[in-house]
Formats: sequence, C-alpha cells, structure tokens
Amino acid sequence: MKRNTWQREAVREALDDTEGFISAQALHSTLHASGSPIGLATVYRALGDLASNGEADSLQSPDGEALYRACSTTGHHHHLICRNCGLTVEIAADEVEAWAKAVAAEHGFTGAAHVVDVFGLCANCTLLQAAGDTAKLAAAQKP
Amino acid sequence: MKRNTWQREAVREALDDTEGFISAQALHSTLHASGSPIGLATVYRALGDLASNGEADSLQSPDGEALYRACSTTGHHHHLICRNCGLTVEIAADEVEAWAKAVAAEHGFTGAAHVVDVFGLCANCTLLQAAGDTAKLAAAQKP
DNA sequence: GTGGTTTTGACAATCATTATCAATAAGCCT
DNA sequence: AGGCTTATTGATAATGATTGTCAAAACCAC
Ligand SMILES: [Zn+2]
Ligand SMILES: [Zn+2]
Ligand SMILES: [Zn+2]
Ligand SMILES: [Zn+2]
Repeated sequence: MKRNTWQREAVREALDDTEGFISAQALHSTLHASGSPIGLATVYRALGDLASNGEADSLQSPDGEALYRACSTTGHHHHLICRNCGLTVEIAADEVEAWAKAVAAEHGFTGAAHVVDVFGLCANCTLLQAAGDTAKLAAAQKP
Repeated sequence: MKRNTWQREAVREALDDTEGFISAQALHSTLHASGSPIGLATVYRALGDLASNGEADSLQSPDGEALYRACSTTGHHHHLICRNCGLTVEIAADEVEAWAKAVAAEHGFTGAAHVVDVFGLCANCTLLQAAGDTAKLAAAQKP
C-alpha cells in the first residue's frame, strides 16, 4: 500500500511554491536551503510519482534535463515558458490536440502522444534584455 | 576556417543512410560496425555541427537523449515518430506554426521557438503488436 | 613541400538519473 | 501503547550520456 511521508508532502509543497518548471536537482537544493534534510533520491522518486499521478507535469528541457511543475489546470494542456526566468503560462489548445490526433491517424499511427512546448523570453525579461540590464537578467534567471 | 575531413563526411553519410532519428552513441556504433575507426567525441562534434548548420534535425527523446536525423525537407517542419522502430514522417503544419507564434505574441514573449513532436506506433508495429508477435516487434526495434 | 591552424581521439571529467540495500518509520493489529 | 510487517528512505555506488583536455595527426593555403 502507499504510505504518506513528510518527504512526499515536502516535495509536493516545494513544487507548489515554485512558479515555473524546476529540475529534481534544483528542487532538492531548494529544500536543503530551507533546512530540509530530504535525500536526493527521494526527491527524484517523489517527482516521478507526482508525474505518474498527473499531479505534476513534466517535460524535457532543451538540454535534456527533466523538469517538473505543479500546474493549476487539471486537464491536458501545454506550456509557454520563459527560457530565462522560467515563468510559465499554461495553454489549452484544442486546435493542436485535433491536429496531433489527425496527423497520427492519417499515417496509421496508434497510441499517439505529443510533445508541444513553446520557449521564449517573457515580456519582463525582454525588457531587461533590451535595456542591456544583464545584472537584473541574471538575477531573474532560474537556478 | 572550416576544414573537410573524412570523419565529418562519414557522419553525414551514415546519417543519410539512417531512416529515423538516431543517437550519437548509436551512430558511432553503426560506424564502428561498418569498419570505421572514427572516435566517439568526433561523432558528437559532427552531429552538433550538422544540427547547427541546419543540415540535420535534432530532438530530445522522451527519456532525454539527443537524437539526430538528416531530413529531406529543407524548411522548418515537425515529426511523427514510431517509438518502436523509429520510422519517421516529416510533417509541415502551418497551422501549428501560426498557433505557436500567436500564443507567444499574446503573452508578450519574444524570440519564441517551439518543440512539437508526435510519438506513436507506426502501422506496421501496430500490426505486429496486435498479432502478439513480440519477436518481430523486438527485431524491428531501433537500437 | 612547409607551416600555421584546425581537427581528431583516447581518456578523464562532469552531470543527471537510477540501482543498492541496510536502516527507518507508516499503518495496521491487538 | 506496543509490536509487526513492509513500504520508504537515503547514503552511496553505478550507470550512461555528454563535454572537456590536450598532444598528435591531418588540412590546406602558400
Ligand atoms: Zn522571463
Ligand atoms: Zn496536447
Ligand atoms: Zn514502427
Ligand atoms: Zn514548427
């Protein structure tokens, strides 16, 4: 049977307190920084479980790292992510869902799943960059 | 200046001879198997260069491995990929391009790029699976 | 051909993630 | 509350992909 531990709850809360997507490593650092003695392997396991349960969304960063996020939207959706500060917007796109389904069917593919993410610079980070304010840009940068 | 070496050409040709997406490691194995003494680091570098030049497409596999492919379509496009045998179909989708651009603009994001891939079981692999022919399924499986 | 510069490749180093496995602690029963 | 069974934890080792290093080899313009 599945047991409730403070570790799992700590990971869930830390993820809730995080605005954008975050890696297992970074979340572990955050937890440690706030005094939690939770182990790294446990963070990996908890995040994996949350993702399986659908309580967290996960995606691969452009450089191949797995990132997680506790999304407010419960159903299937996609993300618009700032590549500097990590700010994330949840996007529902029935249009894209239909397209993905149609494309797979058209070519005889079954059991189709899709990966759809948009990465860019959010309005704020764009301003900072335009102003050449590298200091603030770096400060806003996600870990 | 950029120099021409048989190694780079070997990687380009090996990639051309590969039907679906392939990892650097797998391509290196393939090359070795066909008698080439090319080094692993060189394969990584060559694939990275090809991807930068736009001569190859790259994407992150669901488990975070970087995969490469020499696509016939020159322009921007996306992929429908069999998760068993690697069979890949190139897909142009103006609809999705427009959507991605609109979504980014709507939220004030700039310099937007997008990741759009569809994974599924191709018609052939679907048949094999339906027939419970695990042997052939495994045989068709990509390395 | 020669020489300056780029590229290669064996190997070490890094980084994320997973496997181990003994010690711990949840939940259940009494 | 105390004890038992077993899922869970966490320190650490192991794995696997990718990148860094740097001396030796290969290109190419002259
Ligand atoms: Zn931002
Ligand atoms: Zn979708
Ligand atoms: Zn297939
Ligand atoms: Zn596109």
